[in-house]
Amino acid sequence: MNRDSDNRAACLNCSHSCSVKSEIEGFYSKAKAALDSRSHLRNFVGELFECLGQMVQNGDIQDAESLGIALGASFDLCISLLYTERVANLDWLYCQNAPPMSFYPYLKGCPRCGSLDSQATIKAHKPSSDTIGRYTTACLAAILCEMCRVSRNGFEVRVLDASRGDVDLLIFDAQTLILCEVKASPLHLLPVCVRHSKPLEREDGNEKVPVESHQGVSIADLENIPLYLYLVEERSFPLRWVSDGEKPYLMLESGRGTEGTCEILRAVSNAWAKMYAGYTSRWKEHTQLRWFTCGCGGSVDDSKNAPGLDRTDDIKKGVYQMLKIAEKYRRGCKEKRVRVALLSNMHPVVHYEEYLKGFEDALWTHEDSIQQRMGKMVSVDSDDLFPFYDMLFTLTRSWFREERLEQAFSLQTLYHALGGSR
DNA sequence: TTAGTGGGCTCGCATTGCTC
DNA sequence: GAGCAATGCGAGCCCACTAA
Repeated sequence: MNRDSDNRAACLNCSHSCSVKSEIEGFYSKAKAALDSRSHLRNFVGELFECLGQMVQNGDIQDAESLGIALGASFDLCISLLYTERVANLDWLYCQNAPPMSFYPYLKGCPRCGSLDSQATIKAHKPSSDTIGRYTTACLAAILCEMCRVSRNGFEVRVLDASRGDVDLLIFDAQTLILCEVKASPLHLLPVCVRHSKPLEREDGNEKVPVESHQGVSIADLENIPLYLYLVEERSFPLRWVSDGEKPYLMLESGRGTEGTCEILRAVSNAWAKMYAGYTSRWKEHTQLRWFTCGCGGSVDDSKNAPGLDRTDDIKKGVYQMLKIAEKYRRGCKEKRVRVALLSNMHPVVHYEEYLKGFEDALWTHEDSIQQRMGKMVSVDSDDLFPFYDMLFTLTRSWFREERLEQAFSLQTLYHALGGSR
């Protein structure tokens, strides 16, 4: 994307000299177009959206809600691909079941059997927290960017990739600048796996004995052996190394171009939909899938690593962040062009009612904005009343405080843009 | 009684900004 | 420019509470 040809962020073109203008200029100049880096992610998300269009048009996706589930699955597929950047030779998990396979797991459980017996100790290969934050922001930005392109809503997406700062993402058009906080976390991670032609053996004195299941093993020569992305229920998708930059990376070998990618997306979406239903029902449904999901609890993954925006700490931090940037930048903009939004891959399924519902129609102001008091009545200019957030945008469900934002970013709009008729 | 859940807290890591 | 403190973030541990 050629930055020079882009629209300027809305509030930077105004004639006022607000106190926050120079800081917003700073955000804008530091931000990268969402697709400036990671061109393979850009291309892959583009292919996924082509597939989503096909799935909408042939009836695999029948409404906006189902589209949200396919988008949630797409996010996790993209994150899983970025996680493959960290794959290394040590601490794979060997599973003896036929066919014997080894996995590079992200949870403390076997990606094929689910929960492990308590004796097994396996290293989970989750990247460090700052890396996860970069990955989730990059994936969400790439998906949002494609949403804007397909929906033709006129908005542009920029990423602030520094790990420090109050704002993670900018979304803007000629009228409005949306300052965004991203708090995202996957529901299901697809690990890398290798298939073994025969059960692994190890030296025990002078004889060879089978390697026990769920033991840690090393896998040599990763560049020259077939690697796969593993999906539950014995599905796996071949990966290939790509060397078009500084460091080789893994991408899906889709085989038949977009059609191959669509098959993968259909399989991942189907599995993801069951996990989402399981999570939403608090595992009264699809119980057997629980141990394959992030934040599943027990010894596999801490229950607080909940997907999307469902970690209570994140909701609290996120809402405070909204207040902070709204108080400073939304209030500081004289032309009232700044908005604030909390972004995630998945809405807080479990905690929305208790933690967020009460803010749906809430407004706040400052004491010194009160113009007149008449007994218990006070009058405040509506420009001085602020919502807790203008948009709580997630791929599965969103909440908007303005019709214009809803028109631009709702699942319903995207569903119609992809050819849906409901 | 036990397993699951959520709050409070610390830790490690990365980055930024200040001081010398 | 080096060293250090402050900050932001996610992971993970401990503990109290609760429901089965």
